[in-house]
Amino acid sequence: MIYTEKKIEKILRQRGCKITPQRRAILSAIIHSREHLAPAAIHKKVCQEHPGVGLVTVYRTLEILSELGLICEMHAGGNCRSYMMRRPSGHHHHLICSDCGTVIDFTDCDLGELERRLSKETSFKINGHLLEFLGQCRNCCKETVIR
Amino acid sequence: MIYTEKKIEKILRQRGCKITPQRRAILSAIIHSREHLAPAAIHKKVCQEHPGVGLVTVYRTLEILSELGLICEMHAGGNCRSYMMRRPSGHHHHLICSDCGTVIDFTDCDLGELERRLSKETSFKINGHLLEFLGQCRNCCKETVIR
DNA sequence: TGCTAATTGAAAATCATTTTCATTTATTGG
DNA sequence: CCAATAAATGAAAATGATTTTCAATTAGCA
Repeated sequence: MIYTEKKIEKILRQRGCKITPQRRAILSAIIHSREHLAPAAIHKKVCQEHPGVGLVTVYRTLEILSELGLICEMHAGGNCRSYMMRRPSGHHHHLICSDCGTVIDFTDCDLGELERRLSKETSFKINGHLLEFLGQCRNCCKETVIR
Repeated sequence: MIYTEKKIEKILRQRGCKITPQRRAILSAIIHSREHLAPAAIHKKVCQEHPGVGLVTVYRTLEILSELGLICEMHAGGNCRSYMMRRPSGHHHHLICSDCGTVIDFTDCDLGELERRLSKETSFKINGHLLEFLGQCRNCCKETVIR
């Protein structure tokens, strides 16, 4: 686990956010779960320890954490989204220009749901994945147009 | 384009569905678009040519098409899902067992939204992608446990 | 400690989606 | 071509998730 509660609180403070008991509780619930959780599920977890925390507050906190890139949001089947802590060291992916070879890294791939589904359908124990996008970078696009 | 209107209508008939003008219109709207479209967007498109078609009918038709695997559903940012024709020849991906080398193919990867975002953020023109999951197949899982 | 802007919870509002139900229609067999 | 009927339709209501509003509370700084 990369981000500790302390570190996250520091980041929140730097952004001008206040550290309230509600936010601590929400943060803790997310940090101590390895799964993607829907807002309602997070709310339920939080309420077990801290009854009275409003679902609205959960939504608001998730929005801030997501904005700061501390948690990642994913949209799965059904209607609702879910969130989990981002694991910075986890993995990253590439966007590669097939003309000039430029490589850009990105980290958020939102493949959790697909992974889970594949795992279920195939009985595979999935350890990781490789994802690469191929295309033309801005410069190479221009050149193609000009010619 | 792999599925023509005619082919799809045949598939629908085989499943016991009636071919109504509304369904034709909805199908046509999806077939002639290359983008992922949200139900509301599809409804709007349909209404340009065939005013009076209900949004409910759009939802119902999408459900059937999705069930039959003719269109693929994806969940993107915001609240809503979007759909586009499935392109069977488009691409497929692999799930690979890193112990015995077994490879399982799958086709639906739901990367459209990520692709669009990356493209926007990086000004890349994205042509394709490669996606591979790595793990252990059912058999190799068992062996690991036994040892 | 007191001030102030940020935060909170409740309720209402919004938005996407689903359900209900009475009416209409595509298809099938005569 | 016509009648029978199961499927499909649209309008309205219901549902469920998410967002907004607003008055009351509170964290964190001076």
